[in-house]
Amino acid sequence: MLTKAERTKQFILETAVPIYNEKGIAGANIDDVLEATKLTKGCLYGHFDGKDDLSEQVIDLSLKMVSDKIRAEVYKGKTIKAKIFAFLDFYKNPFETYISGGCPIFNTAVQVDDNYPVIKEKVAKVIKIGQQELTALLQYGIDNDEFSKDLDPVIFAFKLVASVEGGIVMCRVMETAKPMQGLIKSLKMELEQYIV
Amino acid sequence: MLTKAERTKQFILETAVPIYNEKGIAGANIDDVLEATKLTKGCLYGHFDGKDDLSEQVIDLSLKMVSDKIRAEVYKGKTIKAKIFAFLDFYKNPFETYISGGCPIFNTAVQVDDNYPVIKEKVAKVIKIGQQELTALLQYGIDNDEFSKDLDPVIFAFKLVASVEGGIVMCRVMETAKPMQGLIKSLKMELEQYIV
DNA sequence: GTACAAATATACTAAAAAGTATATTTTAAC
DNA sequence: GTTAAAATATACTTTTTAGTATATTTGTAC
Repeated sequence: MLTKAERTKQFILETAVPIYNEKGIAGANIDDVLEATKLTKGCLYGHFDGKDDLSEQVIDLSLKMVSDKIRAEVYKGKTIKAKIFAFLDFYKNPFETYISGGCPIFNTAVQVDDNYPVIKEKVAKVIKIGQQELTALLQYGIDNDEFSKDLDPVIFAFKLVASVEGGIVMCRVMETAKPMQGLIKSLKMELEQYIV
Repeated sequence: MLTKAERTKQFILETAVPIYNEKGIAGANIDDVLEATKLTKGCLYGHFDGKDDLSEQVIDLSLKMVSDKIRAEVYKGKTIKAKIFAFLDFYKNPFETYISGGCPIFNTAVQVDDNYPVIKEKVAKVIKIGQQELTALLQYGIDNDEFSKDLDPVIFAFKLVASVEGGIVMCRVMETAKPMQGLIKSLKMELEQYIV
C-alpha cells in the first residue's frame, strides 16, 4: 500500500497535469496547483524541490499517461491496419482530449525549444519511441503481406503523427472538429491504398 | 515618412517577435524586451498600455510576417502544383525558420487554448484564411483540369498544413530535419497522384 | 494510548515581474 | 535658434510568484 506521502504526491501530480497542459509550463504556477489541490505550500514543498522539479514530474506523468493510453488503444486492434486505425481514432475528438487542453506531447514540444532542456529531452524520447513503435508496426504489416512493399514505414509513421497532432492544434484553435474527421478519413484511405 | 515614435514602436515589436516566438506569451517578459532593445520602461510604456497590449501587437506582427512570407513564396509558383510545392518547401528547414523558434502561427495556437481569447481569435482567423486560400488554389487547379476531380480540396488543404506544421514541431524537438524531407516528398507524391 | 516521526499548515521572506510618477532629453514646427 | 510637445530615461511602487522557517497536526510503530 502507498504511504500517505506517496498518495499526496501522486494527487498533486495528477491534479497538476491538466493545469500544466492547459496553461503551459511558464503559465502554470504553484498557486494554481495549491488552489486546485486545496493543499498548502508547506505540503507541496515537502514533496518537491521547487517549481522546476514539480514541472518536470508533472510533464513526466502527462507524457506517460497519454503514451500508455495510446498504446492501450492501439493494442486493441487485431490487424496492423486496425491498430493504425485505432491510433487515428484516438485523435478523433480535438476538444475532449484524454488530458484536458490537447495533446501534452505536442503542447510540451512547442514550449521547450530553447528553455527547459531536460524536459525537451524527455519529450524527444517519447516522440522517438512512438515513431519507432509505429514504424515497427507498419514494417510488420509489410513483412506479413498485409501492406505492399511500396509503403515507406518511416515516412508514413511520421506523416501519421505529424498530421493528427497538427490537426488537433488547428481544430482546437478554430473551434471546429470537422476537419479532423476528413483528415483521419484521408489518412485511412492513404493506408488502404497499400493494402495487398 | 515614419515619425520617431512610430519607428521606435516598430523596432520594439520587431525585436520582440523572436523573443515571444521562442519563449511564448507567458514566458516572455517585459525585461527581456527591454534588454534586447536597450530601451527603458518609460519608453516602452509610452508605446504600449501594458504587457497584454504588447503581447497582442507582437503576435499580430508575427502572424502577419509569416503569412505574408508564405503568400510571397506561393505566389512565385506558375502552376498550382508549383504553388503547392512552394508552400511545402517553405517548411523544408525546421531549424532556420523564418522567425526564430518555429512557426509563430502554431506556436501561438497551442498557447491560447483557454487563456488569451483575443489572441486565439486572431490565430484562428489566420489559419482559417490560410485554409480558404489553399482550398481555393486547389479548387482552381481542379476547375482548370490541372488536378483530378477526385481531389478533395478542403481535406487536402487541411492535411497539408496540419502535417507540415506538426512535422516542424516534431523535428525541432527531436533535433533532426530528416523526417521533414520525407514528409514533404510524400505530400508532393500524394498531390501528383491527382495530376491529370 | 503514548511517543516519535512524517506530513501538513501557517505565516512569513525573497525574488521577479509589472507598472507608474516624474525628470530629462529629443524632435520638429515656427 | 527657440519653444512646446513628444519621446525617452530614471527611479521608484505595486503586484505577483517562488521559496522558507517554524508550528501544528496526523499517522503509525511500539
